[in-house]
Amino acid sequence: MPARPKKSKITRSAAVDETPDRTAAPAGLDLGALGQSVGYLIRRAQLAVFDDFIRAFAAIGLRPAQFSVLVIVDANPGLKQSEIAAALGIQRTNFVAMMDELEQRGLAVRTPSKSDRRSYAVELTGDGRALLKEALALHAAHESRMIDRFGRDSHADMIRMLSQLAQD
Amino acid sequence: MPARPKKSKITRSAAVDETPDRTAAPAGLDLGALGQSVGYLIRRAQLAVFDDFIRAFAAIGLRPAQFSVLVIVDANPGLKQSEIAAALGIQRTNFVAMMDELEQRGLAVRTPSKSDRRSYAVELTGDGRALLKEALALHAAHESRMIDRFGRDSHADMIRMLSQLAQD
DNA sequence: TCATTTAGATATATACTATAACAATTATCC
DNA sequence: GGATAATTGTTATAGTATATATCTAAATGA
Repeated sequence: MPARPKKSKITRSAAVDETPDRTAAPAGLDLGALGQSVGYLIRRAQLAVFDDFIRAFAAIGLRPAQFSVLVIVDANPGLKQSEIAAALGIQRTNFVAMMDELEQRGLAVRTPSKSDRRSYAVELTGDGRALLKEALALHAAHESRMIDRFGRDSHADMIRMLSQLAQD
Repeated sequence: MPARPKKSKITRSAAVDETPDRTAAPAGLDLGALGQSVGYLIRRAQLAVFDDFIRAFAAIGLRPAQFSVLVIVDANPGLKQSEIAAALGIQRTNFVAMMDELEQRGLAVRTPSKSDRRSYAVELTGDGRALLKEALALHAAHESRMIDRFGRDSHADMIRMLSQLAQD
C-alpha cells in the first residue's frame, strides 16, 4: 500500500464501484466548463507561451520579467525604479532584487538622480543594449512561433483582445 | 539618502544628465516591443482575469486551481489523482496537498481503487457538488465580465486562439 | 516648522512549482 | 516464476514569485 495521507482527518468512505478502466489518455477526458472558460484557457495558454519563451531565452540567461525590464528601460531611459516597477505591474519592493541582478550582470545602472536624492535614474549599459539586441531577435522568433499557432490572420485581433482583457 | 543596495558589487557610474521630469503617469510610457508582444500581453491579461476570478470566488473560498479540480472530478468521477493532476498540468506531487484540503473540507473523497491498490478513485461529495453549483454560477458571471471586455463577437475566436496556443 | 508622503531597501510570509527519494504495488520480460 | 522495471501516492525540500510590514532618507505641504 502506498503511504496514506497523514493530514486527512476525514474518514474515507467505503469502497465504491470502480469505473471500468479509465486509464484513457488525459487528452480524452471531459474538461466540463473549463473547455470554454476564458480564465482556464488563458492560464494554460500563458504557461505554454512562457514555456517557449523560457526555453528560447535560456541561451542568454534572461527570464520574461528581466526581458521586459530591459525593453522598458531601453525605450524610456532615465526612469526611476518605482516607475519601471509600476509600468510592469511589479511591486517596487520586489523590483529591488531584479535591479540588483541586472546591475551585477552589468546590463543596467542606477544613477543618482540630481533632482531627487531619494531616487535613481535607471539606464542600460552598452552590454545591456547589446544583450537586448540579441534578446529582441529571439523575441521576434518566439512571437512568430506563437502567432503561427493561432494563425497570422488573427494576430491583430489577438493583440487587441489581450490588451482589452488586461486593462482592468 | 535611501539605503543603498548592499549586494551590488558594481560601482555606480558618475551622474548622468537627468531627463527633465519624467514623473509622467506610468500609463503614458513607451512599452517598446512589449506593446505588441503576445507573451507580454497574455501574461498581463491572465493576471487581470485571475484578479477578477479570485475576487469573485473569495466568497466561497475557492482558488482557480481548486475550482478546476472540482469541475474535472465532477465531469469525470472516479479518476485517480495522477490522472486529474495530469489533465490540469499539475504535478502529482503537488496535487497531494490540494486533494488533502478538498478532502478535509468535505468537498471530495479518495476511495481505494479495487483494481489497483496503489491508487484512489476521486469523487465529489454532496457538499462538493453543492459548492460546485454555486461556483459554476460565479464562474458564468465572471466569464461574462471577461467576454464583455474584449467583445461578445470575438468570444469564439478567443476560445479557439487560446486553445491553439495552449496545445504545445 | 511639523506632519505626511515618497523612494529605495530589508525582512518575512505565503503561494506555486520543481526535483529527489521512498514504500507499496503492479507490469514486464527472460 | 522470479528478477527487474515502472507506477501510485507520498514526503521533504528547494527555488521562484508575490505580498505585507517596517525602516531610513528625502521631499512635500499645510
